[in-house]
Amino acid sequence: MFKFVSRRACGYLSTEIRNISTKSSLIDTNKYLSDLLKLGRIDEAREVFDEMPKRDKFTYNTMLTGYANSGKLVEARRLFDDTPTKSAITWSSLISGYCKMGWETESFYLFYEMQYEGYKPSQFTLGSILRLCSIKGLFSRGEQMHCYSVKTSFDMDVFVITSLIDLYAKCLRLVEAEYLFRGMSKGKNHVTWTTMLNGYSLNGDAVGAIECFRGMRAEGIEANQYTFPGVLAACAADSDLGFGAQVHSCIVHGGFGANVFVQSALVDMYTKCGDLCSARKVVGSMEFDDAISWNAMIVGYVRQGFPEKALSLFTKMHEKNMELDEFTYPSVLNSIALMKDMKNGKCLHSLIIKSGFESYTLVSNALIDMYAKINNLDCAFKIFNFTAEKDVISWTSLITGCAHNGCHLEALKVFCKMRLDGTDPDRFVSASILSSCAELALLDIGQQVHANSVKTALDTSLSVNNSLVSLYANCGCLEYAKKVFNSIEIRNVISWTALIVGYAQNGKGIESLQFYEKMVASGIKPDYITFIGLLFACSHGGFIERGRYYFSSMVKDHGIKPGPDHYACMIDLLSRSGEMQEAEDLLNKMPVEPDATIWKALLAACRVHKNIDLAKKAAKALFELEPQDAAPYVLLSNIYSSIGKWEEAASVRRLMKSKGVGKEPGRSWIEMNGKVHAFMSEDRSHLNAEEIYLKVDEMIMKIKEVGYVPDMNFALHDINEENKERGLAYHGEKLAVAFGLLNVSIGAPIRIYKNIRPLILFTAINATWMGPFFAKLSCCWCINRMRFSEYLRAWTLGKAEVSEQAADIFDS
DNA sequence: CTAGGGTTAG
Repeated sequence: MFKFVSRRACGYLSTEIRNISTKSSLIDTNKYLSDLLKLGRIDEAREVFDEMPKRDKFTYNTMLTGYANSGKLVEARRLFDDTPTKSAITWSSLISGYCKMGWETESFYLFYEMQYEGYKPSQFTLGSILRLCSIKGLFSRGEQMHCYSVKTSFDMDVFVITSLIDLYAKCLRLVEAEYLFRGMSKGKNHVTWTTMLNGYSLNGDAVGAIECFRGMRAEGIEANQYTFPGVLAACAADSDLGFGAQVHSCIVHGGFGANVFVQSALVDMYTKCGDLCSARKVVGSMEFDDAISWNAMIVGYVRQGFPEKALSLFTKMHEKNMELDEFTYPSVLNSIALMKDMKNGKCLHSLIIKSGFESYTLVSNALIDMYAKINNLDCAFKIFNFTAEKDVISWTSLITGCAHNGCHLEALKVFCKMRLDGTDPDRFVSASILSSCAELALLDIGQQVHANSVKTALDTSLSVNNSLVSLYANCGCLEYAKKVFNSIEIRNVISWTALIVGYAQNGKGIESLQFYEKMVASGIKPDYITFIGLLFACSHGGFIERGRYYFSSMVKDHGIKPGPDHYACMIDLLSRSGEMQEAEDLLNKMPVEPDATIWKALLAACRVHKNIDLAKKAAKALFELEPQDAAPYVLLSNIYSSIGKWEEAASVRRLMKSKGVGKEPGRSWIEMNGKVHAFMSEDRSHLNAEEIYLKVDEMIMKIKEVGYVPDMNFALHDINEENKERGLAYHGEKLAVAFGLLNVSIGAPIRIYKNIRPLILFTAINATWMGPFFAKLSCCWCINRMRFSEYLRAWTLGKAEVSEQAADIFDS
């Protein structure tokens, strides 16, 4: 059909073309050629061009531009070579085509060749090259071109300056962009304003973008379909619904309400501001069903917590036979992930395969994410392995997916593979891997990621910084945690909570509570997690009154319903403080079934307060909840032995043995120059064992001089006093400390890792006098659930050597 | 005859 029409048109044309004899009819034909090209009818244009008996330089340049603009660079190049009389414009037209396609090598070579052949680049040439630098993020090249424009005085041209502003803004150099923009006292046009506005938006400066929009209107410059999406994005980022609605009215008045770009930006703005109703209205008012706006609507529903609505909107799109694009699936997959709807997930997956969208990286990334979030890591890995063109988001989805399922070591492995694969981490994956490092207390690997983020300027990202606060706090480096926290310009509730939890974990309960008060004073509202940190601080600091106060305040003042974690902290606080009755009452009052953490807290308190009845109850619950956990058996047995009931203690141990529950032997380890040195209780396998034992004896002597009394309650069996004391003295962590004192230089921190409960990492500064140092040992805090074997595997991943002793201990 | 700005995903 199309072919027929085009033939007829050409037949008609060729008679016209044959009549070209005068100069004016050549101009008309050139114009006709240009019009055809503007309509994208390139084949017809080519026939016209071929039939023309006479051509001038305009004819050649027009045809060349036509090829260049439609991406037919081979044809453009051929025509360029055939052009009898070339001019700077001919060169610029060709260069423009190469720049548009993003062919940097070819573009820059042509730019060089043009000058070599004696043609002078114009502001047009510079504009094209600058655009290339902007889309490709070639910052240094762009700076060179800026210098070139200054040298050739093209830096006064509004097109060139606008391109430069765009370049600097896209390369995240907002200050430079602003400088150029401000320097243009006059002559800013609507494109310049729009470029600057979008620059602010892109760089996350929503207020700047809105101010820019105001400035533009004050100068009487009309906004258009390019301007509105930018300012709407800023309203969305700032949740400024009021201003967004005002912009909407400008759009209607300006007659841009029917533009799909503007409409989808409106939908996006309304959904991000939480006004789903207005968003729906915009979608409903549209003349054509535009997939982009529907996508934005689906995203809005997901974001506002209506995944079912998102799914039903998708079903509607499908029923209407709307043309879905690669953005539709990620949004709807998100809703599936939220609902943990495996059945619909699989349906959607097969639909994706059927429609051929699985080859889109964007879609497979979303599939990885969805499968990971519905706790099917196997499928996530499968999709990942089948993804042909992996980008940093593919890796991120898998890494966060592993972390989401608690497989932090797996996350670390994938991260290492990603680095080997040559993919540079961005702020998302850095934040994610830092959280995993924090979870595993892998300080040195975390610090490597930190160093890398400083190098690549990712340390300006809030989520990266929040993860860093957690990492350092979790590894006992409070001073670093505080330093990172102070460096954050705009903190959110997560930044504060990371600090509050971190200080609480490190036994700095008072500071932790002070941070909370500061946070509230600065106008940030606490959330569910903040209260876990607060109550944790209270329970570990023994602040019973404060704890009671916060526990009631979270419901009363902040409307947060306490979850199992809050109850666990409260029961821990009450029982530790000896308020066993109140703890038991709270336990019975809980609306949810108490989980293992709560029972363990109670059991541990029973150990201190020697409450046998409650201990039996707690242990019984734990035997059912976590049958393979040795801890309740050991604790119960220890309670019996602490009150002299040796027979009962032994029977619990027999029960444990008969159930086949094994107690993981306690180990402590320390890293030195890329090696792991591990110690068990009374462990003599280390090469320098003799020296280490001498050091322990020296330590014990010195601290006894300053009043240290070993706490015999914590010895495990009914052995005689002397042996008990010896067992305590040669505890793995004391051996590790002695090793640290012998090998870590004075003033440097000694970091010790432990595998058993309380699962600890503790830090001490290597001081010559060890008194305060041992005081630290007796108040170390539980920070993570890392197991020794996992740690070793992590360490091998970091390509460090594992010491032979450590490996032997591990194998035994 | 050649040049500049925009929406949806982790």
